[in-house]
Amino acid sequence: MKLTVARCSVTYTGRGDTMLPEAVRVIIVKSDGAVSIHHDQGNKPLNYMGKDNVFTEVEGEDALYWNFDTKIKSDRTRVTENLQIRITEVLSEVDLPVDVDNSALLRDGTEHQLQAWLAENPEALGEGFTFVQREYPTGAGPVDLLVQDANGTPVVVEVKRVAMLGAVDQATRYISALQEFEGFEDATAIVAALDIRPNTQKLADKRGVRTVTLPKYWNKK
Amino acid sequence: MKLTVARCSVTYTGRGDTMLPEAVRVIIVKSDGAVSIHHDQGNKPLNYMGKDNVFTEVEGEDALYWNFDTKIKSDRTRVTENLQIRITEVLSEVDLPVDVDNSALLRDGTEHQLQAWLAENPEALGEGFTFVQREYPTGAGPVDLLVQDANGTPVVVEVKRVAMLGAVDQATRYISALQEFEGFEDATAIVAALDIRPNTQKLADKRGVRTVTLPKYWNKK
DNA sequence: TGGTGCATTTCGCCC
DNA sequence: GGGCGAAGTGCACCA
Repeated sequence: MKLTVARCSVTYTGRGDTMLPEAVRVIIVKSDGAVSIHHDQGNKPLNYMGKDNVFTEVEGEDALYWNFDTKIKSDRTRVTENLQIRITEVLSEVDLPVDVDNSALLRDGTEHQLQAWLAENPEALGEGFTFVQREYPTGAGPVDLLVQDANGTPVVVEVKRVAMLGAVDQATRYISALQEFEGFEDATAIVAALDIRPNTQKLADKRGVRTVTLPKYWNKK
Repeated sequence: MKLTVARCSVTYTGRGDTMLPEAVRVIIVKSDGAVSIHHDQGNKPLNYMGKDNVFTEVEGEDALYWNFDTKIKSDRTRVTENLQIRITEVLSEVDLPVDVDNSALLRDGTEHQLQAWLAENPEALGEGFTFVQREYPTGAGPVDLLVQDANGTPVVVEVKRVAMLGAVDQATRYISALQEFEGFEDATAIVAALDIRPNTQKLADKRGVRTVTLPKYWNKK
């Protein structure tokens, strides 16, 4: 991986167009070709480019030009992109072998885990609730979780970490799709999330979608 | 900004939990406190933490421990986070002053630009279409664009760069909200985007929402 | 390989 | 400052 601290200006054209005036920035070029340009604030790069690009270096009069161009692929749907870095002064350059983390990093506390936990603990949704299936197909996308209430009525559960308006839309969409099938005429929906936004609550009320706020420390013990 | 190449293992607990085994990685610590840990692939960091954290360094037996803990804020809604980096070997360390880009980078080709262009060129939506208003409020969120068709019927336009299922949901939501008002009983909706996904098209057809695929080079000329 | 939806999303805008 | 939605989204999963 090559880490360069340099005074540079940057232009990007492609999916959008951006221009950065001259300043001291950090340029990271990884061995898979991915490039990102950072300033001294925040975690997101100012500019970047994915791994599928062709690198060319041009030595100009009083500056060095690094060009990154998207490969022309047989797939012609893709937009052509160009990232050009004009380097006027290199303050530091380090090129060292850095490992690649092949093993996916262990992750926990994601929506998927929430879903798994709810599958094991359906009573958190209400008394008498029982698990039916995860990722139940509807024709309008898979339902996160399908359960039954105490009366045996099917209940669609949309699980989110943070529920916004779209979560209610999803729940509504699944219900409409399911109600066309036999045995699902009375199906209802629940949006279950750690955090349900006020407007989302309002919309859910209006649509007759129930909401369940999950406990913050749902998985700690 | 401090750039460190080091052999290290990493644990993070907070919004989720992750663990990274020992390997050579790059650690970036910016002057605002933001930390990110990179491996030699892709643009996204493996682990990271925002700027509001407290840094402590502990020298252990055969390793150096860098701890980043979220500040305890008066705002108690926030989750406590901890990022711990166990460093067993430092291969390179650079600490140089890097600038901050205060001026927002010029951006183009965004949804907002598309919206502005459509406001100027409503005929791109269909013959006889005329502009009424941008960001028209509905009570279920603002409509990107409100236009009239050749008959003077109001048409809600949801503008997207890439339209997925949610775009149709939004359009439907706006229409329902608007139809309660006088003069909007016959209101219809259009999803306008550079790219409309197949399933999205299907859902739009089913809901009676029209779609318009915008030309790829809408702004070039 | 393309479609679909999550993300420790982050970021910016508007109320 | 909180809520809400876009992102040059990236990324992983699944068909």
